[in-house]
Amino acid sequence: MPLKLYNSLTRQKEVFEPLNAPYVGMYVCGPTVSGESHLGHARPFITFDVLYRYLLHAGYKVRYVRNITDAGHFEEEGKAAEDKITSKAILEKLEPMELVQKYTHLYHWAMDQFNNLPPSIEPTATGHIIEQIEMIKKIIADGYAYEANGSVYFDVIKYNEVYAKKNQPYGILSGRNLEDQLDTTRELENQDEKKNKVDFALWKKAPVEHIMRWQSPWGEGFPGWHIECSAMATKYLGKKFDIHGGGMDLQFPHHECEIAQSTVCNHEMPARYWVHNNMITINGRKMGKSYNNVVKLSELFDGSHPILTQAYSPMTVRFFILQSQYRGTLDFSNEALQASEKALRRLMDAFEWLKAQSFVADTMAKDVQLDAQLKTWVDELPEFMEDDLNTAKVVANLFEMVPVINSLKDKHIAADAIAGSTWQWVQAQLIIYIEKVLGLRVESGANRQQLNGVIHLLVEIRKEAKAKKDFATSDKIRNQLMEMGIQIKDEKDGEVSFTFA
RNA sequence: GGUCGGGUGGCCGAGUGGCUAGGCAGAGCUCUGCAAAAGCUUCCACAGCGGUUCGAAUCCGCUCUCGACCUCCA
Repeated sequence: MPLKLYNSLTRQKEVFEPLNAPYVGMYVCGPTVSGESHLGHARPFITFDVLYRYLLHAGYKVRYVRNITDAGHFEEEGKAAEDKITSKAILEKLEPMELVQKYTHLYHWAMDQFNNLPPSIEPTATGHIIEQIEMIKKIIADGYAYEANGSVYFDVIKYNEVYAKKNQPYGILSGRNLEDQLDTTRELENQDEKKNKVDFALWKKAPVEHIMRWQSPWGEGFPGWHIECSAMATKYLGKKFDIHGGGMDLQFPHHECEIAQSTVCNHEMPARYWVHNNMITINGRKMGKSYNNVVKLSELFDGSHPILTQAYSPMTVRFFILQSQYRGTLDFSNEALQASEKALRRLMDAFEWLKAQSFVADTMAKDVQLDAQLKTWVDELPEFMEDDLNTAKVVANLFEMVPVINSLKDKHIAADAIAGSTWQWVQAQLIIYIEKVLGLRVESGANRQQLNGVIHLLVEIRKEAKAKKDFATSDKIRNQLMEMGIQIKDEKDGEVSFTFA
């Protein structure tokens, strides 16, 4: 069964065929590190991490490039721009690299918390100024860009005239036509520099107060907002590569402009499959700075944002995102996150138990029907993934198996109800799908080993108390551990297990 | 205003023209010293109005309604 992905370019699900199998090139637009990442940012990075993981699982050799945008306007959050310009002392002045460093670290920390695999290459915009300038020079030389007062603009009208005839008009990705845009595009500053208001900047002349600036053939300035991705994608993935991903809000203008730039430079549509994840909403609205409804990841993890009734762990958030298909909006609420938290715990408890079992292959199934059902649930996992990464269905099937696993554990079903070979298959596949593909892991705090030892000791004391019918003591241990978020469970066979809330 | 996408049970979310995911919450039962956990059972649905069809939540039309993009944006 082949993998099918929804291609925004063609507006349909398409069978994924790499240009040079088994190699796959994938570019995903990374963060702008001028501020801290929020919940909304988590979605693309987790979505494309799962795609990356699935491609690896499918045997492809993937080069996954995810950039860091560290060039542009830089203002520390909450500080007014005037402060930076007026302050004289160097340490009081905004040092862009300091911010870049700070937020890059925070971003990497968050990615790690989410158990996102690091990309193969993580290029920075500031590290590729030369490539960007070269690209701009090429576009000018080909006649699709012009200089105006120290800035360089892309000539969208001309591009459209030429490439519309080649069935690649400007607007091909976002489904817009240029005439509409000419009517609706808002007025921006320095509009008069442009030949036309739909033109976009490749290079901007730096005003005096602009801190980040580089020398260029057009004077001191900084790159436009779209050229970095074109330059870095071309450099590391070639003129044409397989997958270009990002959030839906980047489709226009960002990706549209990338297509135009890259096509002029490389004479090819840069990517074959354009994959866009939908937004995370909060009370039905997209989470974004302009709506003032942003929950930063660090706030999410420690519960410090006023909208949050509690903290949510990174795996809870990851699982929350995986419970929906990436192309739909996903609505955030405390209720929804709490549901995910509980569900994930139930899933992982069952999974961890199953993982620790050893099954013998040579027993026959007494319950043939259940045996077959279990196999079906497992067999459907790849089918769901291949259907445009329907992780929601994958998760649903995992939950179908949870009661069966727990029934085996609690001896509600006999050990030989299901064939040993089936259990081995289920076990192996769940390890692949839960850990490798979905990237879920059991979260552990610091000093977990010591903590476990302490709990085991308390569990022993409680056992002894119970044996002596000293329920006051046994309940005290259980209840106080519960208050600390550690749950004691008396198993059927007299053993005791515990989980961390 | 232009372009596009939605409206599914208390909440979050899959979904196919007929067999009505899954999670959380609720109810009942089993197990249990009690509790929790676990298992079993169960309630609650497809925005509205028409139409196509033997049959539609799923196709078509209209209405209402929400949102996204058009500006940096995941």
